[in-house]
Amino acid sequence: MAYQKVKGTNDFYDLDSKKLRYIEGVVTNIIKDYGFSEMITPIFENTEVFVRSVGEASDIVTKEMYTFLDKGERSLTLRPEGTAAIVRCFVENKLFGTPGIKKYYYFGPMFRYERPQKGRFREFHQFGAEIYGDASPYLDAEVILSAYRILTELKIKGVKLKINTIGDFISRENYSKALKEYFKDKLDKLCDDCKNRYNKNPMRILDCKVDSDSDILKNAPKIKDFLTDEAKAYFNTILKCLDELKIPYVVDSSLVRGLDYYTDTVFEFISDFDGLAICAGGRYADLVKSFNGPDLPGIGYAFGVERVKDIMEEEGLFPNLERCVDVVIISLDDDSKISALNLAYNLRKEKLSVEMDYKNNSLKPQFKLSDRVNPRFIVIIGEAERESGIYTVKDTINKIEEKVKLDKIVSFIKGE
RNA sequence: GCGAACUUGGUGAAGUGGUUAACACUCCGGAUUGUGGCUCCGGCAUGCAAGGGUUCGAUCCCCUUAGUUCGCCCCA
Repeated sequence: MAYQKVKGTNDFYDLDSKKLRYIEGVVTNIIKDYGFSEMITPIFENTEVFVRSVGEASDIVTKEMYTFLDKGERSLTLRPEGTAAIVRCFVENKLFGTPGIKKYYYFGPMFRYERPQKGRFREFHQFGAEIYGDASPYLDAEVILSAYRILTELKIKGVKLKINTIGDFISRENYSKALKEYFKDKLDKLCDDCKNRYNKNPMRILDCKVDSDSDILKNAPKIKDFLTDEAKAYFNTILKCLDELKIPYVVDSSLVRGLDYYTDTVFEFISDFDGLAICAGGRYADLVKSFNGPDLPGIGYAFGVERVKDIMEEEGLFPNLERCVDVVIISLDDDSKISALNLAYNLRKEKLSVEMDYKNNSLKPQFKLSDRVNPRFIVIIGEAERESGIYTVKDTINKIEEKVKLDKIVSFIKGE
């Protein structure tokens, strides 16, 4: 009781750590097929990196970051999301210098100071994928497709793809103006947060959960009426791709997302299980430029790994991840322990998983150990075995016991 | 940041304003057994999240703090 983990953090051990690594394995294998390579960036960055990208006025930056001063009085922040660091790395290392589009993925812990609850922790893991270099609706479609593929590969059911476009620069300028005009004389009917949103980013009002049922929101102007022809055509091409590939989706015109860097396409995969987004992303036309890089568009998404794990547990989607022990060696006196050690060493060199007892010389506790790990074979070494060089090997499935010469044990256990 | 419920041993948990805090499992010690996953005997919370208060007396009532879980907000 003396020490406990920090609020909102988790220990992963035994089966939980295996589940996390299982998800990582499946997901990274798929994304590599799509041509992504891994980017490993620091867990912390200069605070400015996140302020610049995520948005000065965003909730993440204003109240959710783990920000601290190091001994050199530098303001550093534990990364609250993945994209900012990827962009920083991309620009800093001039990865735009070689031709072609660039695809990177990351997997690791993120930190946000929030009240922990279902599917949300202060330290949590994200898997994310990012592409820089092209603005093409086919690329948008492929990015969404890759996320969809990950979901299907993980066998996760009951996920809804919501998609929207918040338009290009001109579309959003016009729409923003129209929203301000529309809400101007209705401000007193909105919640306090929305009054703030009115000034900072009126599009956020549409994302408000408090006012979502009111007619004011339902009758508000829709972004789709303000899209430029280019933005409209772009979005329609994406939808056409999804239609052709028979990817189910719903266009949700209220979907605007909380991070400031998004432009044009935004999407979320929502789980029916808990109503939470397990994956979300979108396009960001100006992010690279805002890091003093070239004018290169980007697009990407992130998965909440713990949320994926929750759903997979709920739906029973994990394969058996228990360790499978091939052999338990029972040894009946001190000299036999040495023989057991030696045999274990040689069996493990053959990639066999071996357990033995280091303490007991009697049979019973060693059989107990054996029961717990449920091995395929049990080898018994006692005085008689040591002297004859012929060990007793029990096959626990066929329930037979055989005498096997020491030098034949490996081939016997490996099934000849 | 706001709100609600909860916090009893290694684990799951029962329980009460008043002498020894049920029960089960695990575990530990022992008996028996060169072939087990049994059986038998014995042991295992001086303490009921931490601190303070009310009371003759509190694990049980009150307050504070911490944590857990779940909502709101926001988000992956």
